[in-house]
Amino acid sequence: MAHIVDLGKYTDQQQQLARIAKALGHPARIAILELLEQQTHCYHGDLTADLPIAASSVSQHLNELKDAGLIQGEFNPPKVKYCINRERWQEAKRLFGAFFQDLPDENAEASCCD
Amino acid sequence: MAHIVDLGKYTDQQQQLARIAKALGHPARIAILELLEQQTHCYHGDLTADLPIAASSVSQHLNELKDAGLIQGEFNPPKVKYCINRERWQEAKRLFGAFFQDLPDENAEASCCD
DNA sequence: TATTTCCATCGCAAAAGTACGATGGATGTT
DNA sequence: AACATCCATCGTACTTTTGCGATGGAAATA
Repeated sequence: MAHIVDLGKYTDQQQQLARIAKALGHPARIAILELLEQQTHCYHGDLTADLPIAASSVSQHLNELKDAGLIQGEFNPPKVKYCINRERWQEAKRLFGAFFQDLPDENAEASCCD
Repeated sequence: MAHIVDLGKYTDQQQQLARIAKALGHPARIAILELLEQQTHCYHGDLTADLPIAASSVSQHLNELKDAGLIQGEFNPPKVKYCINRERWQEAKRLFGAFFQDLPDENAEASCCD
């Protein structure tokens, strides 16, 4: 009961953003995405070779990125080729951009909780 | 030994980004930051009133946001006034902006792992 | 001083995350 | 067919996260 946050208690945007942020919340997954972004590493083996974790751990991280929709895998026998999901990537970019918009002026009047 | 990722295995940027993303990886914390961003809710009580979780849970989330550097608290007896850490906010904006830069063209030659 | 308000922390329980080695299936090679 | 390669999944162990109620301390009020 603890962590499957009851749907409806937060907005879709909040849940979307949190979902993506959570997927980005580990340096290995950041590193994987950066490698995929450069399009120089697209295979599990390539990624494993450049990451300081075991192959099975890489698989797990790839799965989490896939579950969050940020990447997709295409079977390219005998390997699986991973790519960034461009649509989702743009969506993530948009969500974070909107979230990190400029704050109201620090010295605005009525700035807080009067 | 499990989760304190050995320093040095990932770049500072990767660790910074993952640290912030992790803090954003829960809808309650997104909601808290949005409320602080609007500067209409700055106190623990205000936040708790608008969130679907218990007061002690709000405190925990506030602590995590503070640990990640995204917010700061200022003692304003008998309450604590929370504000977004503007420096850190800009830093986060920059990091995510750089990360979500436009991808190379999908159909670029030599796109991947030849 | 006694009482109330505010909220941080503690202690608990349940769930999820992280990492690894081992297993096994699918594909390609000999 | 026998073997090797690639990698997803399983099983395990440990840590972290999440959430809550309860406790307690600090500040304002009576």
